[in-house]
Amino acid sequence: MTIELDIAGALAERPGFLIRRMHQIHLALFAEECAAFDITPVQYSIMTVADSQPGLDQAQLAYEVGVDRATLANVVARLETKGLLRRRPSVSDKRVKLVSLSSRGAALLEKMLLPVQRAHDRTIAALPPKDRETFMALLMRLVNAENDYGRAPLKLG
Amino acid sequence: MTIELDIAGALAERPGFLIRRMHQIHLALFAEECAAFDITPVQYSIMTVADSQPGLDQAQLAYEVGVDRATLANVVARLETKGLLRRRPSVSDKRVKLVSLSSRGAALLEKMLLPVQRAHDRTIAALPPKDRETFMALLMRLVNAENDYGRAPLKLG
DNA sequence: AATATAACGTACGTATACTGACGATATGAA
DNA sequence: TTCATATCGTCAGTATACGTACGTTATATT
Repeated sequence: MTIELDIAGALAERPGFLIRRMHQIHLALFAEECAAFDITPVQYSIMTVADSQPGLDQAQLAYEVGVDRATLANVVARLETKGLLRRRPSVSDKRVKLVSLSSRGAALLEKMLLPVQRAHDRTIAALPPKDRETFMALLMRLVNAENDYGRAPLKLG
Repeated sequence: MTIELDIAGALAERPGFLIRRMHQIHLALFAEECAAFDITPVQYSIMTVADSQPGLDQAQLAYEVGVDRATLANVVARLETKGLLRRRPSVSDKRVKLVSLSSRGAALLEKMLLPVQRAHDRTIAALPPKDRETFMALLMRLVNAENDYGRAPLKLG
């Protein structure tokens, strides 16, 4: 007689599957809270970094936000078209473009503060407060430990 | 004197940001482990469900995998082109196409079993075993609680 | 039986996300 | 100074991911 082993595990018990679903859930919550602004989480993240660290070039900005250069250039171009960001060439290095937030971008950032906060809160709201802290601590630990994965290689080899 | 409050929190302390990074990390680990097969996590998930529940239509399959109908149709079309899946029209309902795994698909699924397992294991490997269980339990709880978000509405309104 | 409603698959548009390649520019070592 | 190497921004290609809309087909209501 044979015992049927579920070696791979059910879909809903795999870390990767659950993380993808969580990502989708957060995107939906963010979209719901920020529907009035037509801004995505990544766009908001870029604007945040452009605000706190004005004048970064695109590669540095990509590293801070955690996307590759090509993706960042796409998103930044969209935000520039909307008048929320500005790009200007560097004088000391003709390769780079320095990114900074426009006044319209800064104003939008302020208006979005609370909705964004709500989206993040709702993402983990189903857990009791104590478990939320635990979850966030573990999440930070994981991301910090494997931070080099899933990001465009900054150094070519 | 003023105390500067970091109201929104640093990027790396927001659930949504960390979840997006975790997703990227898992995608990278999966790609690394499964480089020989040219299959993505979502493609693998679809093949898994097509294997365990053969003959589902695309909408049901989309629900099981956790993507919307349009996305699923895209991925399934690619897998069909590769000869890993088959679609056949239903006789009882002319609207639907029933999806099932081909023998080549089943064989590939077997070959990928261990690499996929490794990718999932590595995704949470940075945590000590006890914390892994905690993390997975909290993750499952969150996804189950908000499972209706981030998925194409199955019922039109 | 006629009609409204709903579900299926699909197409289009948009956004993230990454790889690989490219020309332009900077910087290191010979 | 020359030359190899590295980095910057960009482009092309591919893959998820979703909203919306559409025609086709089922089902429920009247």
